[in-house]
Amino acid sequence: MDKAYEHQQVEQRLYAWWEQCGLFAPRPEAPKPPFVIAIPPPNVTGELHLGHAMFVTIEDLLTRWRRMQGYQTLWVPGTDHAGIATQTQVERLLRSEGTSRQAVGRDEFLRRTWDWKAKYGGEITNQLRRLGASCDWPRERFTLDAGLSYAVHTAFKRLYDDGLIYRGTYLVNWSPNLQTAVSDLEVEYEQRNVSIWYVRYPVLSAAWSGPQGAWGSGSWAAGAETWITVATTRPETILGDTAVATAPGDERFAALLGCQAVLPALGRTIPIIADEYVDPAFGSGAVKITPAHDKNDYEVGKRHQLPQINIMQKDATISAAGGPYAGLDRFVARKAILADLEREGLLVKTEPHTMSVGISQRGGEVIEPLLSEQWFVRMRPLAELALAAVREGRTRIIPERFEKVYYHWLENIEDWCISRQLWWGHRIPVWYMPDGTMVVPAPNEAPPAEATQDPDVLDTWFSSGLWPFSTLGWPEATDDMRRFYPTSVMETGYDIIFFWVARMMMMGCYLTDVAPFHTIYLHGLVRDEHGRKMSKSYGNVVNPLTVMDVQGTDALRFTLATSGTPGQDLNLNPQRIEAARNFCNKLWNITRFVLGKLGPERASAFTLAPASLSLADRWIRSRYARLTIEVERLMASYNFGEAGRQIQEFLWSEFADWYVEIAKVQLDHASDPGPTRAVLYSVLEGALRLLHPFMPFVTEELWQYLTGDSPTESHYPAAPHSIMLAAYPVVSATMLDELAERDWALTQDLIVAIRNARSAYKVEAAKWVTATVVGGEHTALLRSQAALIARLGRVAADSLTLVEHLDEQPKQAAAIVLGAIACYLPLAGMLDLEAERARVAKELDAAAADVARRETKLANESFTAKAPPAVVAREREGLETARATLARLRARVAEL
RNA sequence: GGGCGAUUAGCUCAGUUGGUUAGAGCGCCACGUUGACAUCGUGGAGGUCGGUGGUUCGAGUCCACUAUCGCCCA
Repeated sequence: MDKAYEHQQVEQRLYAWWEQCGLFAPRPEAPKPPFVIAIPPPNVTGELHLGHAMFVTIEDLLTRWRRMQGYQTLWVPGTDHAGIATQTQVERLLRSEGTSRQAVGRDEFLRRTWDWKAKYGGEITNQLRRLGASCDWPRERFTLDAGLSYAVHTAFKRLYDDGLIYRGTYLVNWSPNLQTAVSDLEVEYEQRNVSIWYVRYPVLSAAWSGPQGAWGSGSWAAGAETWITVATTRPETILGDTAVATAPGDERFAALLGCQAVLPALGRTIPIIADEYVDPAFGSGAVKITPAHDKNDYEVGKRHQLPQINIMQKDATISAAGGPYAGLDRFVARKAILADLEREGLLVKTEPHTMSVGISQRGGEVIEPLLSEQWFVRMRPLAELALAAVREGRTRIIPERFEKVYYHWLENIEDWCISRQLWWGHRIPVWYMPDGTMVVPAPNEAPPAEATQDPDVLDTWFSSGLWPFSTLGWPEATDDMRRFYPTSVMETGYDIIFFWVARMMMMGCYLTDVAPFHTIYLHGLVRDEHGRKMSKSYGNVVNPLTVMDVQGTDALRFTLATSGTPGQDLNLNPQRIEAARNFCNKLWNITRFVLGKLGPERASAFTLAPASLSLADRWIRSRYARLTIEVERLMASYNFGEAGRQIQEFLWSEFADWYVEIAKVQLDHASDPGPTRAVLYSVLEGALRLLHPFMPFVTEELWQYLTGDSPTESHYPAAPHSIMLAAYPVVSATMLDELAERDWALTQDLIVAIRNARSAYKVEAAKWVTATVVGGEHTALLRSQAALIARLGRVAADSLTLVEHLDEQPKQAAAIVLGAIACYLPLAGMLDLEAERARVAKELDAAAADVARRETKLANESFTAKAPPAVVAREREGLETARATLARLRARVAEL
């Protein structure tokens, strides 16, 4: 074995071997039921980032853990076609070639996109492999595969036939850059400082029958006597106004109700109406109503049967309905209109204003509410099913607090616009006859020859919503559907709880009559070490591949798994990754040591005879048992981070720091090395298994070294010899040895106290000292541990005296007091009596305070009466020890 | 406007159902002996758990209010 762990020589080799041996596939001989995870499919042409590394770590951890426990595990991998993102990339490519998707046409565009996917699509799966993902590659799926497309068509058809999908002309969120409708979820809102313009519209009256001068002449409104002033942040939409509204009962405008205002620029007359929607305190108290370009106005318009005039085209330029401004971009038109309003004396004033502006999640441009014909899913009935599944506990969300978020969204859900004016995606399975009749054939039916298909595609999330079952073969009743559906855990980031999780719940409950998973585990977002979002503009993006190249996959995985708590955002500190890398090296060297001590025999040679075990042997075995029980509890409650931290703590601070040192002593002294070897082997071997789901590579490599080809405990006896298929450790509470833990703790305390005193007196590290220990009631115990106390405390073996009682205390000695135990280190010549006095006095103060605090507590009757007896007993015991310490220290002070 | 989360040692974070003197890693200080490991070892310094009030024998942990930061929804 090398002197240090070199992950480069291990990871890819082991992964290839695992895959070759078919260890990722579900094993029919597994004794426990299936455990299934559907991967959150990454964008097929995207890049792996730390968010991916996070989900891979947790899902692989779950899968490996359950597999070792004997569950029939299946982790289904796959990728998503990511309509908008991918199409945007290919369009950019075409642009760089001096062409466009419109120029090359739909068929050619799709061909180019498939090429693009072929070129970059393998990247993600390679990266998943690098992360150690134990998913079943032969079952890999892509959302645009034939099978999944069939599922999409089937789902559409069923929802359509059931009246849950409809087409209609509604106000939708329009992305002018992407030239497509997007759903409500794809719009983000941003507070922006804008202007609000007050514009007065002339009102027709007996004295004024309408504009005389041309628009822009400066005399358009000449002669008008009555005005109504509106306030707007989007003056260009004036062109689409079909009314002016005021609040009912607003005295200021009572006289104008029912009058006709004249729309600037276009000269159209529009009614002045009253509607509850208007807030009389806002702006001028009167609001222009543009039903085709504002959500609220749309509702007002419907209530008053106002016409809807669309003044904007799909590229956000003004349409013919905009008269003189036709053809101008929306923001250019805004400026032009403002200039003209000014010229005509209609611009009353401008004020700064803060409002939230809808921004395209993808392109960042301002979203336009636009009236257009789109396809929608009626969400209410679906949401009811998804709500019930969680309310009734058929699906559980972890952490629980996200249930509230889930409920709130589903309870207030609006219909989902699913059509996208894109080419890359599932084309809407609807055909139109020449007379306009719609035909929605079943996926296995051919549409009529003379019909033409709807040009739009479905929102990518529509197919993602089917993912847990479409990947298993739905709608066919496949073996996989029967064996593996519903799946077990849906693990993903909380940021896509609406986009994805809720939609899978709705689709799953409706289409398969069962919730698609029993548990939703949501992890937090990965941020940089100062809590900033990873972003290219900050320059704080960490490439997981680079981390894995430098520090190793296990280091990255362990860090991601143990740095935080469920559902909480994680500030990833690079130093922690380094620490995890060091941990790998520590494991490597622990194993190297153990192997060196084992000799040629392996597991088969070791049988543990309890009677032959030393106190320390019993201690470490009990600690291991405690750890195993604790890890089981933590993993089962999804506290992976804490489980991982405890395994590390055990291996480093107990097994390496103490037991390995103990083993050296035992192997030097004992006539039979057997028990020590057996304990070294069994505890390390078990701990590697506990750790495997967190650090798959280093544990496998070491486990192979350690076990050789010895038979090991496994639920899959016929399978290849791999830690992946070894049994996850299980121990019974009878393995706990409380007495050994207590006795060893006492011994350990003494050793630490001796080391501490050595350090305090600046005893050279190389120097072996002399010590006299007064053991009192613990004398027998300490005598039995003399060899360890001597070696680990660096007391010369023949200079360690252990007595039960000492009449006269050594003077020229440093005194250590631990309850009833005292230890004297004669440090002739080194001892500064003055300093020793000060040190003892300080300890005495602390001991006195301790005694006082405990006495007060125990004197409190409500404490002794109400606290659990165990707590009171512990307090009494503590008091006893503290009193003993105090007494000894007092005696010591007197001597000095 | 509604909701959620965070606030613990210089930094990044743990702290299970309230129970001894609040932990880890990194960083810092001192010393380095032991052929598993300097990607290390031994010892040490350092926080009263954002604030106020409450419940309780007992609060970092539960409750109320409050401050700051962040996120989600409208």
